[in-house]
Amino acid sequence: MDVNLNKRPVPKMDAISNPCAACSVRDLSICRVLNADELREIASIAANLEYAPHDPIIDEGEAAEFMFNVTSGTVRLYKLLPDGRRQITGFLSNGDFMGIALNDNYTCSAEAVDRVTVCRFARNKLETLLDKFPHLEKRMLGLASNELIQAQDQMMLLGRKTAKEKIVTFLLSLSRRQVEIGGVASPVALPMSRTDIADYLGLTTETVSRTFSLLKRDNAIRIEEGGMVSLPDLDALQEIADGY
Amino acid sequence: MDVNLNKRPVPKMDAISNPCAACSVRDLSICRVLNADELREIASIAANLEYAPHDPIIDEGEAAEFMFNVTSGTVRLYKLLPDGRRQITGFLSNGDFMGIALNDNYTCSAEAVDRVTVCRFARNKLETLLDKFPHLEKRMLGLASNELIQAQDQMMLLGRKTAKEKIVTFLLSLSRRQVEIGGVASPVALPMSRTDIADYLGLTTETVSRTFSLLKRDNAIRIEEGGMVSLPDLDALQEIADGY
DNA sequence: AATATGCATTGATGCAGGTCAATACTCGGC
DNA sequence: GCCGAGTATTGACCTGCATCAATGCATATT
Repeated sequence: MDVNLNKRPVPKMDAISNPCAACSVRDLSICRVLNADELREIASIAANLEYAPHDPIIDEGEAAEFMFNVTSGTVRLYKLLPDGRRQITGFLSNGDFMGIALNDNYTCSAEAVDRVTVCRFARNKLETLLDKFPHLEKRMLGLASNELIQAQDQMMLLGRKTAKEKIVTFLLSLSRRQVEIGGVASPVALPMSRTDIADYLGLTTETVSRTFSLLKRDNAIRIEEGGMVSLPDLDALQEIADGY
Repeated sequence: MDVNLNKRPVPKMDAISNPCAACSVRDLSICRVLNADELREIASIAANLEYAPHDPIIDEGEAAEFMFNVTSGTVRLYKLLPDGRRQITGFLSNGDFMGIALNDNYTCSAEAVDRVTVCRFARNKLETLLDKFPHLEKRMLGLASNELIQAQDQMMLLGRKTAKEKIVTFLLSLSRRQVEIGGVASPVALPMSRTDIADYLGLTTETVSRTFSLLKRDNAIRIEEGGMVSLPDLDALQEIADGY
């Protein structure tokens, strides 16, 4: 028990009786559309879990028993070929929902990139809630639609963009995501390794590294301390990303 | 008026009072989950349209006013870069729904590959029906989930597979699709051009052509008349597709 | 039959990005 | 401050696919 308890601000009653109402990523997540009563109900089926860097979260092929909301940290979703080639299909962070794209089994594996916290739901219980709250199902469909749009963009990137265009597109998408979750457009944090970036963009670590060096040399990006990357001219970068 | 009307078989009452009930792709489409009354209702907001080969169906960026069910033929969905590079994000056929992945505007263009017929819905009217029929919304979410799974596979293909693996994966997916819509696994029809295939797989026409020739030489595929491609050993092809 | 038009195939050559290998960071542990 | 392990960078070289350029082969037109 924390001896300093009485020095901290008293939590609102809400945070005890209705933990989801106090959730810091609620407005980013599927839960945005739920009212106080509904939040209490979803809280009753949610478990808060934590993963250390590199911990596996789900394995492709396993029975898809759970769905997740990422509440902090970064998760990588990926698929493997038998010989070990890896394609990362997405990075998830604050408020992202994991588990729309599944049938009976998971179709991707997921691992923690850094320290990750999630909100885990038994799938059958969450699906019961979806039936009960049509607006939650509608919200889910909206998320699925957004994910499909992103997937189409990623296909364009993988199939038709050059290494330079891929890296710049990636940095800009991180930047936009940071803004979405209430942060700044620049500098952007890069929690994932060069290998992760390579496997996301269909490149090798070496090419990722060389392309970063090239962009640094041209002053298109600047590496700050802590590995943050600052993007001095977003419009110029956007032109590169679009292949002009 | 057709003077031979009385020589033709008398249509069932259903086909007149409830055209959607007689739809040949109903069980493949979102409409599978609708009962007779609901089919009548969706019929009242549907328009049947036809497109000639190469006709544009929707343009990326336009206000997303309509959604579509493909009832026959093949549609290509694609995105362009400013310099003309094209990525085909999918081919749609019998029973496929077009319009899950959109926000206010279309995020992809669509064109008829061959002669195409569609069932067109005004988006706002279809969305009203979604609110009214929760099972239809659920069905839509299921379709979105399947599309996301396919998109992940396509990312693996584009980012990590070789030209040969890409072509074989593509042929197998066409084969599986043919089975899904009630046809045979082999031979498969290829309504789209080499250029379309190239832009779908992140290759050039020349590489597609060379790879077909290679597969022919190795007796992994055989070209039949009418451009059908027969796949004599599906298991062997699957191993190639998976990169063994 | 002769010609045109559009797509597919094949060949010769080039290069972006991959591969292999060495070196340089970075950061935690002591 | 020093060491070790993991990660990133850089260099030298190679290759799979792209590019550029003919040629072949249908179907349509006259």
